[in-house]
Amino acid sequence: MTERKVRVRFAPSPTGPLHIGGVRTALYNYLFARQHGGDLIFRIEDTDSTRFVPGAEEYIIESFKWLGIQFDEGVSFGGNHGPYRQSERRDIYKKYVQVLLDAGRAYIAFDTPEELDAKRATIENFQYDASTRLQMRNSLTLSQEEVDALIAEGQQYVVRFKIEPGRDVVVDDLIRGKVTINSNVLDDKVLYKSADELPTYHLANIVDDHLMEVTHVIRGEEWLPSAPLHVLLYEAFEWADTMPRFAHLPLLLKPIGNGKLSKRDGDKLGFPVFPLEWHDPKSGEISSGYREKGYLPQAVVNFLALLGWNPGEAHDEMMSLEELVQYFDLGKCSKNGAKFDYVKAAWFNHQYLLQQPDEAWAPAFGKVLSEQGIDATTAQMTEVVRMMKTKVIEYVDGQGNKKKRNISFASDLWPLTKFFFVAPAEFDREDKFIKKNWKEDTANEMRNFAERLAQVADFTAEGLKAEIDPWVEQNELRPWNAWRVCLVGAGQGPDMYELAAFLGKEETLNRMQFAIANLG
RNA sequence: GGCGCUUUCGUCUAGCGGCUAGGACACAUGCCUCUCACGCAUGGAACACGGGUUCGAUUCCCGUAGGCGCUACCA
Repeated sequence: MTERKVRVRFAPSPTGPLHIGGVRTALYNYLFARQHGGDLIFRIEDTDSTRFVPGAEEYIIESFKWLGIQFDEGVSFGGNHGPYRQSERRDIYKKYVQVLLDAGRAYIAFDTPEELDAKRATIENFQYDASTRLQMRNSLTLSQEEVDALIAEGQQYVVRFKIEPGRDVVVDDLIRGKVTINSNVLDDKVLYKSADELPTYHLANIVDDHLMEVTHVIRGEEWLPSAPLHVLLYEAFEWADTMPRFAHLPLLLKPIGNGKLSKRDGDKLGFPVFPLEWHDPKSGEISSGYREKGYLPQAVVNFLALLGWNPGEAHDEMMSLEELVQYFDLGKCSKNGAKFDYVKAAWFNHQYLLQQPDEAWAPAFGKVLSEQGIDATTAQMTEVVRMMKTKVIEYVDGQGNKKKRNISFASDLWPLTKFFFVAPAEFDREDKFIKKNWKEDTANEMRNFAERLAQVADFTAEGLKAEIDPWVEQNELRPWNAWRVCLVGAGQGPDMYELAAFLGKEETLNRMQFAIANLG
């Protein structure tokens, strides 16, 4: 076999928003393609006409655009292996179904869903296979004339794959090694349904991968059990020599408890499971997205790449898309499912947020501020970000515990920066910080301090420091905490000189006066 | 139930027969300090269990237990 150009595909069903697990699968395909100078194909698997959801396809494309994952060909990307939407490939599938039928590797079955249900009810562990197919209504038990007649009168039918019993089928998986399954446990899978003239996933998948010259199938572990069936299909078509290599990725699991990560977990624990916000066209339900939540795409990509794969000691965990392409290795993927750790996801975002220049926060920060009815200039916001971006915010985790974490999103800034824009309206005398730092004679000290501040001509952080530091030392004063009470109203905030400079002389003195009047 | 995959700190993981079992997130403590932080330093924390193979098993093999997946005219 000659060396073929690497070609991989990501092939979602347009049944709703793209799940974060699907994003990771696509990311791994992307990394693998880039690394090998290959192509990444975007195919839409819409063979289940009943589950189609309008808008899903557009949503998926927009998600990848946001994440920076680029496709080389496929739906909306062009290419000469199209069409890339399976619903537009009916004729192709029909032709290949006929190939299997003619070769005696598949047969036509007329059993209705009701009849099958009845079988399942009477026979324990009923499976449509070599042991039972001769008791059913299909082209193996009916004469050619009867079959033709049934089709002619419009009876619905399906085409089933005729599995040869008693064979050990080996799937050579890039991540798991050789996986062997006996064909006895495989059933005669439905390959094609006459009702909508569409194939099922299995047939469409094999035909498309073959025709699109796919060399590697990188997909979730949920497909591992049907991989032997796919191997058998390649053999039946006599395409075994160009059969793609398989790699089945571990699944993404819930952060707490057991089971696969689901949409509900995200809503419950306060992290999104979709890249973009999704508005369900039927129920009107809104599911949160990483983009809207304030995540940077680089952070999402970095975090996701490390869920199930890791470069070992070759590199630290902060990696750009380019570095991921460089270091990614299918053979280094782990085999067991990874619990989704949203605390670490937030940490990644924090890191990328810090890497951004301060002025880059302005759009997101501005949005947060305007929601609070505050109008700030970009210069002001940039200055506030500079002072506050390394602070920590308290939040409540999924189990109701109070926790602290670094500022991870621009939206975290509001509770920590409110005082830059709004003067304290009242003081909580029971507050620990205020109690400790506002004693009986503090009001007098602050009055003196305000008088001294009023004389400062250069009311900048540097100017204040130059004048006030010596004065404080001379008079043996420690006015900062009480001053903080005046300007912030709590034990938080940046360096006091910087804060005062930001507020300006007038506002600073006003706030001090107000505090003196209130706290006495 | 059947079949398959899987099992290292709380979480993500490194390890590919001999290591004080390493890192990251999280957590705790100390230093720094005008508050809260950042930063820096330190610390606690893991090889599921039972048999083999071997001079020697976290590592290889077999069981058991747990976890996950599949078992549709869904993907």
